[in-house]
Parts: sequence; C-alpha cells; structure tokens
Amino acid sequence: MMSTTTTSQTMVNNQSLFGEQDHHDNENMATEMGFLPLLPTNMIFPTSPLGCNQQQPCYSLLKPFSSILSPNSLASDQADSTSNLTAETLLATDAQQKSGLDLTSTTFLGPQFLSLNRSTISNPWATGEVPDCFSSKRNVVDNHHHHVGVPTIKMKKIKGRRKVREPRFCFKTMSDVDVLDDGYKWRKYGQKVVKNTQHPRSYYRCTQDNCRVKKRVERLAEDPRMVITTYEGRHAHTPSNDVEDSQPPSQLTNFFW
DNA sequence: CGCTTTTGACCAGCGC
DNA sequence: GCGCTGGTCAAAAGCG
Repeated sequence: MMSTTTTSQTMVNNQSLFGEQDHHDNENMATEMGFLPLLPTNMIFPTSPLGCNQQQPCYSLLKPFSSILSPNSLASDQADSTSNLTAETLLATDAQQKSGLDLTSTTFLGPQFLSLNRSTISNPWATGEVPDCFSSKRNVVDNHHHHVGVPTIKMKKIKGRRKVREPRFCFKTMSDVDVLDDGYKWRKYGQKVVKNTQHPRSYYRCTQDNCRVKKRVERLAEDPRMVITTYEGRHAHTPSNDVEDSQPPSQLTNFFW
C-alpha cells in the first residue's frame, strides 16, 4: 500500500558525499551547482559507515535535510523506531568511472548526486548522461565496489516521436522497509524479478496528475539489508502528505526537483 | 466504490 | 534476425 515512514537518527556523512573536501567547499560547491537535497523528508541518516569519525562534524547536507523535516514527522518517526536506516553509498556513475575517479571507497560527487537543473553548470543527470543505477549487466562488478553505477539509460518514446531522457538519481540505504516515505504518493505499476537477484524490483509512479516522476526500488542482491532507490523525473508539485499539505510550499519542501 | 496492488503479457533496446 | 532482458501496460484481485 502506501509508503512507510522510517527514520532513525539525524546525521549525514559529509565525507561519504564529498570525499576529502572541506565542509565549506562542499557547501559552496553545492550552492554553485544549485542542488537541494532530494532525499525523502523522513529519511534521516545516522552516521554513515563510510568515513565520518566521531570528532568530525558531519553537517554539510544536514542543514537542508533538517530544514525539511517537520516536528510531526519526527514525532511519528520516533514512535516507529523499528527501522534502522543508514546512508551508505550514495551514487557512482559510469561517467565518473570514465573520467578516472576512484569510486571504490568514499569518493562521491555530491552535486551529481543531488543536482538540480537550476544551475548553468553542466548537469549529467539532467542531460541523461548519468547512467542507470540498475542494469544487472554491470551490477555484478559495481556492487563489488560498493556503488551502483550502470550504463543503460532507456529513452522513452513519446507517441513515436523523439525519445526523451529523464533526469534521475539513485541512492542506497540500509532499511528493513522497501519503500521509504519521501512525502509523495506513489502507485505501484509493476514488479520484476531482475536477473542475478533474488529480490524483485518494484516500479512506482507518482499519483499526482500530470506528474511523470517514477521510482524503482530493489534490494541489493549481495546485501538484502540495503535498499536501492532510483528516482526518475521531476515533480511538478509539492509533496502530498498531510504534513506538507498543512504548510505553504517552499523551496525546501519541493526538494524532488 | 474508488484506489492500490498483483501479475502475466507485451514491447523496445541491446548484444551476439 | 533472434533471443534475452528490463520496463510498462492493463485486467483482475484486494482492501478500506
């Protein structure tokens, strides 16, 4: 049925997003790239296993994340503490591989992970140059390196005319629920058993009229605790849950593009 | 009754 | 061209 609210702690691992870069550089870069956090409103991350130590504050993306969290969602989340949610690998792409970046440890490009189309800087997600996060053909190797970059971008045909690529991004979380509450309403329209995986992939579409955003959810074959979520497209509306409805739309609540 | 989920069929892209 | 695979459709079933 509907998505399930899951939350544990409030922390984002800055280093897992930005590697060795300074926090201020990260924020500046993020601002220049024009990205906002695209993660679900109720998705709050504890310290990632990737490199954020106890002494080092991990706040680079915490500010926007905490800004989009409402007290109501936090309260309900605390009541539902059955899920242990952790952010780990966020994103890696073929483009990055081709450019020679090391994606095997903690090198992740935040702006590509969370980029919006507002920047004049080239955004591979917006142009569709960033590969599909799923495609089993590459996952065997990619999973081994703890990231999920994959080449295939399927282009959609619109009534026999031009094929259009939708911007997309994916991330991996540790959660015991498949569908994380991101504030939007989704309708499941398909499920598929993907080759070399024991867990089916689920396909969801935003229920809002004229909104063509889709997402795919599957569990990692190697580690079923990990959920890989891929969002495709840009919401043309604000989140539709009760919390969001009671508040005026803002830039931060409209974080899914 | 309306909305969501399930699931088999169908279609398109890709590699050989 | 053919087979494989992922993505989508749509009818039926389920649920509140």
